[in-house]
Amino acid sequence: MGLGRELLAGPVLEVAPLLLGAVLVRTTGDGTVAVRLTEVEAYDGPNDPGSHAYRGQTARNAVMFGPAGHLYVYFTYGMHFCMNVSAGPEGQPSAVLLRAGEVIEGVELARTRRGMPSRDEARFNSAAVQSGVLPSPRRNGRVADPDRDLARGPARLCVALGVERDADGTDLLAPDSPIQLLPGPGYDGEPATGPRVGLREAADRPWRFWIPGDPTVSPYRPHVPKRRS
DNA sequence: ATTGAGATGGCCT
DNA sequence: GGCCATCTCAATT
Repeated sequence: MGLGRELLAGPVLEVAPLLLGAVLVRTTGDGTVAVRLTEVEAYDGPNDPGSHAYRGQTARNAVMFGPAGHLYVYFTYGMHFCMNVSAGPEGQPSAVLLRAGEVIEGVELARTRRGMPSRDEARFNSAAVQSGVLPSPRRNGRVADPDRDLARGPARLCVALGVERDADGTDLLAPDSPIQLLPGPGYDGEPATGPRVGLREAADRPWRFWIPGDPTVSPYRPHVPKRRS
């Protein structure tokens, strides 16, 4: 069972939906944070103009060319990290971008990393809301879940898990690895699919997969060309 | 809820 | 030099 190397070495369009409901566990000196994955995207190397590996191997994308089940971390927009799980057989570059998830362990540490107020402070705020000192945050008429955004979006996911450049290449299947990919609860239903977020190239391919209705799934955003003044 | 601007580093042509 | 697999905040419907 589970997410073995051989399974991950399959076609990336088959691997990507298998990661929905899987769990990524990251342990550092500060503690452990675990995330249940709810949204991913497939990137199919040489067949995919949207893939970092489309134009061949470079120092940055080298992990995608290696064996499956390793973490490909890249830096983008001058300030964000994003992470992928390498897929497909060695020598055939493909990867699954991890876009969002639900923090199921280590919420307090994740909140700290994301610059959110501590739980104690949040509790104080809740008291203030109940006493009428602060307005109640609402979304569609329901009280907002303050932890929903902790790992909602690829850069937030990296922050919540403490994943930066030095995690690039980590083997997610090694028993002693500081970042583990575990089967978790999985997802039995039919995943929702749609175009990938923010891509200029190959914007029509429906290679984004998510758990329908899950509140931690990030909103879709089409590519917007930059304009100069 | 949706939109737009700004911040910012590094990769690739 | 151009282009990002983004996020947050503010202004507006």
